[in-house]
Amino acid sequence: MKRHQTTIIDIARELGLSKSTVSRALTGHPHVNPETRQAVLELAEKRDYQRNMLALSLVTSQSHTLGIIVPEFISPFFPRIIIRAQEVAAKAGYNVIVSQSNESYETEVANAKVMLANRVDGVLVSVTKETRNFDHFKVFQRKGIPIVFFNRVCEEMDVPKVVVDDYEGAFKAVEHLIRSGKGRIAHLAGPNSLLISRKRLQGYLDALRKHKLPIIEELIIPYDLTQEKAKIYVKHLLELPEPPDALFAINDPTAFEAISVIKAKGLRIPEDIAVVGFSNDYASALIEPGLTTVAQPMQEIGESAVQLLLEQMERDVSDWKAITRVLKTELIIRGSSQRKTDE
Amino acid sequence: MKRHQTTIIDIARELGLSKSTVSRALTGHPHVNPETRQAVLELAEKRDYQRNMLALSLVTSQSHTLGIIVPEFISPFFPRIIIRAQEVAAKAGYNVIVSQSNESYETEVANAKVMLANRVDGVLVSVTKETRNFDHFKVFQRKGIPIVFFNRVCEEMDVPKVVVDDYEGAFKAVEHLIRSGKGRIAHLAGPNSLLISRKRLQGYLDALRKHKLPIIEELIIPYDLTQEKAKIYVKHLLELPEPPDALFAINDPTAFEAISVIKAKGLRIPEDIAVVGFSNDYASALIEPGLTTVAQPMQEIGESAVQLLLEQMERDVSDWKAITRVLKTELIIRGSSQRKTDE
DNA sequence: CTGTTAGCGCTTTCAC
DNA sequence: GTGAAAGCGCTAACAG
Repeated sequence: MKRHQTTIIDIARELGLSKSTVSRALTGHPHVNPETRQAVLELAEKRDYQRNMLALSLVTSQSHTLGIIVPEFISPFFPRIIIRAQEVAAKAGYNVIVSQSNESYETEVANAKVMLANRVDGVLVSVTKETRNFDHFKVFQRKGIPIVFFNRVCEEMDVPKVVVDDYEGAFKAVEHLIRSGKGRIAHLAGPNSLLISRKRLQGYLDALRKHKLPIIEELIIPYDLTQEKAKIYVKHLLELPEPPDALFAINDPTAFEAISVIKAKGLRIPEDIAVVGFSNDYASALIEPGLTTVAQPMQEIGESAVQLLLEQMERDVSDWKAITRVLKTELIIRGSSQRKTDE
Repeated sequence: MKRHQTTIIDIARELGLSKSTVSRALTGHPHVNPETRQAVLELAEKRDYQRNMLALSLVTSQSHTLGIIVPEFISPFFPRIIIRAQEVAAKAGYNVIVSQSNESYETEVANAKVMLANRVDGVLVSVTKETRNFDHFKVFQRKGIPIVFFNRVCEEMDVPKVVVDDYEGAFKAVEHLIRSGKGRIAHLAGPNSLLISRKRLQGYLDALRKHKLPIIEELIIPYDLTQEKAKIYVKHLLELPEPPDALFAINDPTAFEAISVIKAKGLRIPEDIAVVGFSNDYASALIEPGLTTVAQPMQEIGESAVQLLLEQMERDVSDWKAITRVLKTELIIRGSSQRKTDE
C-alpha cells in the first residue's frame, strides 16, 4: 500500500545536488551544466523517474487535463468523437478524462463534480436527455474554466458550441423520402428537451410543408430514445389504420430497431415502408437493407470542439467568445429508402 | 488564465477559523463543533467549493484514479468493457482515465507514461497487436502499482489477468460449422503476437482434428486486423481453386468485412459459405444474415478486471496474487451459419 | 551554473 | 473543539 516513487529529491540526494538543479535539468532549463544534466537524465532514466503531474499541477494550477462528459457510450457516435478529440488534445499536450453519464442527470452532475475536483483545465460536454437544469455546468463558467458543448448543447449558456445543421439534415432526409414518392412520412422524434430533437423535427415539418404534404399529428412521436420504446412505437405506427409509408428516425439506433420490427412484421423495405436514420453509425452500412441516413462528421465534431476549447483556454476570461460552429451533414442514400438498382 | 478556485483557506479566513478546522469539518471528522461544521458546509456550498483532488493526492499519495489502456475504441467491444469497469470503479470511489493506443506500440508506451505521471493507483491493460516488448508495463510492477491485463494479455508477466476461454469458444464455433456439414473451413486468424489469436487458432485446429478433417494450410491466414487486409484475404480465399465452404473469423469486424465481400461476389450465406465471428458485437444481430458468433461477456470482463485490480490494491506488494480469471463464452447461432427455418 | 526559500491546497500529528 | 506546524513533489524567484 505505502509505496514510494522516485522523486527529484531522491535524484538530488544521490547526485549530491539540490532539487532545484535536478528540476531544471529535467525540464530542459537552459542554465544547467551539460554534464550535470547528463548525469541527472541518466539517473532519472535508471530509476524510472516519472515527473509527478499532481505536484506539478498543484504548483502551476494547471492540470493539463481536459474533461469530456458524454451522455452514453453505447452507440459508436460518441466514441468516434472522443477518439478524435483525444488525438487533438494529446497533440496540444493535454490528457483527457472521459466520463459517460449513462443518460442520467444525477450521474452527469456527479461527473461534473469529479471534473471540478480534478481541476480539469476545460470541459467538453454533451448533455443527457434528462438534463433540464444546468447549474452544474454554470459552475465551470463562474470558476473560469472554459466549457464547450457539442451535439447536445445547453441553449441557455452563452459558450462555444459545436453542432451539425440538424435542421437541414432532417430537411434533406425528408425531402428525399418525398421525392422517392412517399407521402405518409412518420417521425420517431427525440425528447423535446434536446435541441437536436426540435431542430430535426422542424426540418421534418418544413420539408412536408414545402411539398404541400399534410402534417399528421399521429405520425409524429417524440420518445425517450430507449430500445424498448422504439419497438413499441414502431409497432404502433405499423398497426395504424393508415400506416405510414416512410419513417424518419431521430437517429440510427432508432432506425435499426425500426427495421427489425418492420422485417419481423414481414413488410418490405423500402417498398412498403422506407426508413431513414441520422448519424451514419458504423452498422448502417452493414444492416440489410443498408440504412439511408444523414451522416454527421464525427471526427470533425471532436476536432472542432477541442479546438474551440483550447482557444478559449488561451483567452482571458473577460475575452471569452461564444462561437457556435455549425458543421455540414451529408445524406447517404442506401437501400432502406431506394429500391436497389445495381449490385 | 490565472483563476482562483475556492480553497479551505478562503473558507477559513471568511469564517475566522483555521484551515485545519475547515478541513476536519469538510471531511466529516468527529471532533468538530456541530455549529462550526454547519457554518463551514454552508459556506462551502455557497462558494461552490470543490476539494482539490490534486492536493489531496499529493498528501495521501493516492490519486483515487485507475487507468485503462485499450488498443482501440472503434469496435464496440472495448467501450462495452470500459463502461462496466467505470461503473464498478466509481462505486469503489475511483475515477477512471481511459486511453486508447490506436493499435500503436509507441502510443501505448506514451499512454503508460501518462498513467504513471498521473500517479494512477492501478491500471487495466489490453495490449496492441504490435506490442512485443513489455518493459513499459513492468515499470508498474516495480513501482508497486498493480496492473491487471484483460482480453489481450501479456504472457510473460505474472500478474492478474481476465480472459475468456478463447480455445473453447473457437472449438465450439468450428465444431458447429462441421456439424452443419461444412468440411473446408477457412480461418482468418489474428496476428501471432496475440495470445487470443493463438488460442483461437488452436481451438480451430483441434476441432478439425477431432472430426478427422484435414488441416489445409492455405485456408489459415493470420492477418493484421485491418479492414483492408481482411477484404483482400477474403477475396483471395474465395478465388482459390477449391474455395472454403465456411469461414471462422478471429472477430466480428473481420466477419462483417467477409460477409460484405461474399455478398458482393454474389455467393449465398450460409449455403455457399458459412461465416462465424467472435465477440458478439452490437452489429452482429443487425447484419443480414445475422452473424453466428462466440459471445464474450463484456460486462463481466470489465467487472472482473476492476475487482481483481481493487483486490490487488488492497494487498501489500509482497502479497500480490497472479490469478487468471477465465470467463465462459457462448456460441450464438444465427443465419450466417444456419439456413433460416423460422421468421 | 547552482542552492535556498517560499508556496501550490490539503491532511495530519501534536499541542493547548 | 481548535490552532500551529510540517510535509506531500514540484517550480519559481532570489541570491550567490
